[in-house]
Amino acid sequence: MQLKQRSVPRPPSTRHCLVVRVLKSACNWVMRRYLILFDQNQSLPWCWRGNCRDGFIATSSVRRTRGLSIRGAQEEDPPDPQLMRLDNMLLAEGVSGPEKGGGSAAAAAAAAASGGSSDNSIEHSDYRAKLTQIRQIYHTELEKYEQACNEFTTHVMNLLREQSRTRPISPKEIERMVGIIHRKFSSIQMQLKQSTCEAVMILRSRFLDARRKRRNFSKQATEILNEYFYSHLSNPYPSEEAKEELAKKCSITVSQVSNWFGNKRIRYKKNIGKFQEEANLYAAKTAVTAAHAVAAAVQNNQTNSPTTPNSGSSGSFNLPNSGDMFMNMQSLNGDSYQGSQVGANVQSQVDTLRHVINQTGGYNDGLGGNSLYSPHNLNANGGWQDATTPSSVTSPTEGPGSVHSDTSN
DNA sequence: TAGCATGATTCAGG
DNA sequence: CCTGAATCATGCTA
Repeated sequence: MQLKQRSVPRPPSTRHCLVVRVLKSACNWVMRRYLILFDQNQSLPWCWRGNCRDGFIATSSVRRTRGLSIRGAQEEDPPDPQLMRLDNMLLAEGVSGPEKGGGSAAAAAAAAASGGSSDNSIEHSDYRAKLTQIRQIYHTELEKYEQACNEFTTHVMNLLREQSRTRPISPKEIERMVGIIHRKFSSIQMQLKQSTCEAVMILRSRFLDARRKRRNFSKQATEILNEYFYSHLSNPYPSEEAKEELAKKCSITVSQVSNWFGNKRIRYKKNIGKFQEEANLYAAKTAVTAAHAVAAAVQNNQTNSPTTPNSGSSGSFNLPNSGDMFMNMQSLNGDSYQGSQVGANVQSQVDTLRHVINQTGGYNDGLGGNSLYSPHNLNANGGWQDATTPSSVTSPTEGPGSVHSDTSN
């Protein structure tokens, strides 16, 4: 009899432990997936580095797992307030329940935190994308756990049925076993929910803390800003309109444009020598642009109506029509822009181009001399000279929607 | 990983 | 309120 009893499959409780171990590792695997999700495109924010990041798995998750392997089945009360909190949060964040299209409170908060303007749509969509990924992982894992729970229950039921041939097993016992299994799985599901909540919280904190999410602007954006800066070197203070235009072109916020110009002015002033090369680079670039514009304008002038005020293809600040260089041009060719708008435009662009070519041809390296963007714009005090004759006033080439150097200073 | 680059923030001054 | 200056925090690269 005893021998026969020993040949009976291992008691369900031992099997439970085995399954729980497997599921424990599954839980950690889920956590790792969340970590990968955060680490995919960029490194983790500072608060995630070091201990915090390790702690994510090493402390909370494992500690909880340890607890449930022994006590979970007996001590858990069905209406768990913790579980309810988790469910509510997941629902509020749009992770569980019907998909909200990312319109969670967190997304709104993220939008509000970064200025509330619409120009953070990139970050917003990024947030939504991450949230969707979390949602997907959550649902996949939840489904897996439910499936595993059902399979395991069926398996245990079969085992008990087999056992019932050798010993009497009451329906109550079967019910109890099923209850234990379900409680085990639900506690594991709770871990999944907790992990998901933590992932959402991390995501929120990342998007709410603007300072920690610094990212370099795109190359194109930097080029646009630099072009403006160097073509307005005598007065690199863009007006609100100009800032808005630049912000739009660069896909950044107006305050980011302001920051950029603030930093640029200071860093330029601090180390003019270092920026000389960059300045000349943009001068050459501007010259090429001007050449193309001149060619286009000449052609346009020949073929089209002469009443079209044209200062460039899209953004007037790309052309040297309102900047430093152009102001110099006008001082040299003070009366050259008399006449029609187009005539003036073409004339000034031709002059600009001529000037640029002359300058680049006779480029004199170093700080002094007559390099194209020599620091002559800075006055003796180290500040920019007053824009008493702002380009917007002197420039005949600017169209109505032109972005031009501001007059605010 | 150190050092530099760069975007953001803070604070004082006008 | 805007700006310059200093500083912080993060990104990038050798």
